[in-house]
Amino acid sequence: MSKTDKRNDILNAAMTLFAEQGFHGAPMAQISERAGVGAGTIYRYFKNRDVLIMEIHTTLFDKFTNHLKERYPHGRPVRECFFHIGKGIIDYFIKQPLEFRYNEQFHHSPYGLEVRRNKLTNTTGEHDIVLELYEKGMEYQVIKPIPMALFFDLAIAPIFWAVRDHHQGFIKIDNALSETIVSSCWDSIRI
Amino acid sequence: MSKTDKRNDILNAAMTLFAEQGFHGAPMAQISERAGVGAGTIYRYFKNRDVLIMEIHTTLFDKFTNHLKERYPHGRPVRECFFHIGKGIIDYFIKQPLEFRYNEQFHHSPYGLEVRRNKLTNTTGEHDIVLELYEKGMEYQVIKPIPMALFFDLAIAPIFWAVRDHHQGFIKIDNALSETIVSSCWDSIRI
DNA sequence: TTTCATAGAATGAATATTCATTCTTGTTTA
DNA sequence: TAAACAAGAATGAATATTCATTCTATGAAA
Repeated sequence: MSKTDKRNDILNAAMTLFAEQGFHGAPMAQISERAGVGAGTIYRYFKNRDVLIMEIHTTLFDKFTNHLKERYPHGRPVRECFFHIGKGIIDYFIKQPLEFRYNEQFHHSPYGLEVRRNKLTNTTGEHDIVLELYEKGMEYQVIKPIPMALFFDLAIAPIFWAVRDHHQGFIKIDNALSETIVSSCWDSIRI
Repeated sequence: MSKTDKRNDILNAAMTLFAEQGFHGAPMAQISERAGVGAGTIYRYFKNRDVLIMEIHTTLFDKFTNHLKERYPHGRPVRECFFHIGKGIIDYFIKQPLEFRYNEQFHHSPYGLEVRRNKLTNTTGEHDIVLELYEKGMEYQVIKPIPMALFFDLAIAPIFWAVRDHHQGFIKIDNALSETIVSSCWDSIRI
C-alpha cells in the first residue's frame, strides 16, 4: 500500500466518523481502527487532531467547488448563474450525505467561524464564484442592494436547511422541488 | 438564598458558559465555580449534564415563544403575522446574544435533532404560531404550495443566518435592514 | 431564653473513565 | 545494513460523577 493510500484511508475514515458522530464522538483510536492503521500512524501524516480536521475540510471544499465550476455558465445572466450554483449545491450534497454532515459539523464549530471570517474579509485572493455573482448582480442592479453577507444568507441558507431536511427525512427533494427551492431563493434576492 | 435561586444561578452560569465556549468547552467544575456553588450541588438540581443542557433549552424556548406571542396580531392577514414573527425573532436575538449562541449550539448537536424531529412530527400538542401561519397561508393560497419543513427553511433560515452575521460583525442589523430581511423572506414564500 | 436534635442541603476531594499524544519495538524498503 | 515506516501499548492530562462529611435552619426540650 502506497503512502498516499494510507493517508487517504485516514482522511476517509475520519471524515465518515466525524460526520456520523460529530467531532467529539470520534476519538483518534476509533479513527485509526476504521482506517486500518495504528493509532500512532495518524501522527505521521497529520501533526495533530486539529490539523486533520482542517485538512478534511480543505479537501472536501476543493472537491465541492470544482463540482460547482463544472459547466459554469460564465458570461450568462446573473439569474442563470445563480440557478447553476443553487441547483449544483443541492445536487452535490444530496448525493454526498456524509460530506454534507461533515460540512455542517465543521461550520458550526470554532474552526468554521475562522474560515468564514477569512472568506468574507479577504476579498483579495481566491476567486469565488458566489462573490463574483454578488458583484455582478449589484453592478447590473438585478439583485437587491444589500450587504454581501446578507446576500449569502438569503441565497444560500434555505438551500442548506432544505438539504438537511432531506437527509433527515422531513422532505424529499426531487428535481421539481430543487427547482422550487432555488427559484424561491432567487425571489428573495432579485429586485 | 432560596432553593430556586441556586437552581437559577446554575442555569444561568451554564447557559453563559455553553454559549461562550460550546458544550465541550465548559466542564462542570467551571460551571459550578461560576454559579458560586459546589461541584456536587449541580447534581442536586439536575440528574446529569445532559439533563442540564436540555433544561436550559426548554427554559429559553419558553421565554422566546412568549416574547413572540406578545401582541401577536391574531386574525390579521398572513403577511402581517409573518412580519410580526420575523421581526420578533430578529429583535429578540439581537438583544440576547448569549441565548442566540446557546440556541445555535443546541440545534447543531444531537439534542437539537431530537427536538426538531418531535416538533415536525407531533402536529398534535403544542400550539405553534409558525405552524398555524403555514396552514393559514395554504388555506388562503397566499404562500406557495410547498411542504411545511421547506416553508420553515425559506422563511426562517436567512433570519437566523443574518442574526448570526450580525453578532459576528459581518453586518449591522438596524430597523431598516431588519425590514429588508423579513421582507425578502416573505418574497421567497409568497405566491 | 438557651440548648440540643434532626433533616436535608451543600460541599469538594476522590474516583473512574476517556482520550490525544508519545514512545518503544518490530517490520519493511532501499 | 541503514533508514524510514508502522503498530499499538503506555502515558498523563482532563473531566463527569459520586459520596462521606460538613453546614444550616428549624423547632422541640429544658
